[in-house]
Amino acid sequence: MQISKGVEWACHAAAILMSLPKDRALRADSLARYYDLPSAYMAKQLQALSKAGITQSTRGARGGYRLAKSPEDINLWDITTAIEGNKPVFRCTEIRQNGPCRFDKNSCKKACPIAKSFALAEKAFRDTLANINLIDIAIIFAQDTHEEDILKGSAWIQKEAVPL
Amino acid sequence: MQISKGVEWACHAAAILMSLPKDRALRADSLARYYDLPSAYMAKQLQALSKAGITQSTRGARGGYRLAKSPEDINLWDITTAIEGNKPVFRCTEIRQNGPCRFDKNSCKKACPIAKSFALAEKAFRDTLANINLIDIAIIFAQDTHEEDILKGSAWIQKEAVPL
DNA sequence: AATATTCGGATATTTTTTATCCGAATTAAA
DNA sequence: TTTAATTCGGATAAAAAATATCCGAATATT
Repeated sequence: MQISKGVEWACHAAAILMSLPKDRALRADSLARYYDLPSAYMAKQLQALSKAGITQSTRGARGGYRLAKSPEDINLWDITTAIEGNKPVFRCTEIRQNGPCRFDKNSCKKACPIAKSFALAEKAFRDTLANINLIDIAIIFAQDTHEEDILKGSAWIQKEAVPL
Repeated sequence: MQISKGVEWACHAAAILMSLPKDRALRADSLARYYDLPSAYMAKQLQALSKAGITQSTRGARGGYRLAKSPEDINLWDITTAIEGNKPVFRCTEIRQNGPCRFDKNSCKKACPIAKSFALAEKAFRDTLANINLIDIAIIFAQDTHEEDILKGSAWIQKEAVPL
């Protein structure tokens, strides 16, 4: 039961894009180099973000990525599902309907209590992530990070940023 | 991000063991046949439950499994970790420490805000499951299931049960 | 001694995750 | 109009994890 690395990368990429001026974009390659990540695979995650409407991409020369909406409207659950899809974590295979004591169809109208319980847990997980947006991340980040590190980061982003 | 099938099977197996009289056990093979599941793989899950102290096994002729503690002291998180271990779902690979803007060690003393957020979500997930025990499952099951199906199930279990 | 059963490790198969590559589409600039 | 730069989408490959089976050792009963 592991979340794919792509989700971690996508969250960081979205966080990086926050400190990008409104009229600029960052190439997929720049975003990969920022944390020294495999560029081809990072590119795939960014494409998924665009498909989900989280980033907005410009193709061609001087193309790149930027956030498609304001950071407070992008939460961590959005990013997670953009990368992972949103299949349920617990897959109920309805084994109740097999074996010598299998239920008749009428008894299976209600969801299995075990599946129900996991669905509840998943909702708690989902709601927690849905309540944390990029601004929240930025605030914690600003509190926890030395100012020199913050400045170094945004300077690098400025340098790499592509004017539209 | 999927929970393995073994967790589903283990939860059902534990639920089945609830309706077993105190002085009886059920063989791994019986538990597998109850829902028509691959017997060798089900056996693995049961071994994991024993290792975690959820079931108690007796080896040898007339051996089998039964619950090691009372059902209200066995919750769904116990069963989940017995099968899956409890590695965190979100693996923070500390990519902050790589690339041209990598943090110096001092800035990394605090956990990454993204990792923190996922840890919070995982806690919500965990706490939900930890609050649901086998008795809760039995109650919902009893409410949702036709009495004839319940009786059919416990009769089969009686028949298969091994006297200690 | 014979039989029945769990335990633990080894191994095989399938699925998912991780990663790369390339051609097509698109855009800006020369 | 051509060239260069870039994202997009699909194909493919490699690595890791989940799923599944098997077998010998340990253990208990008859």
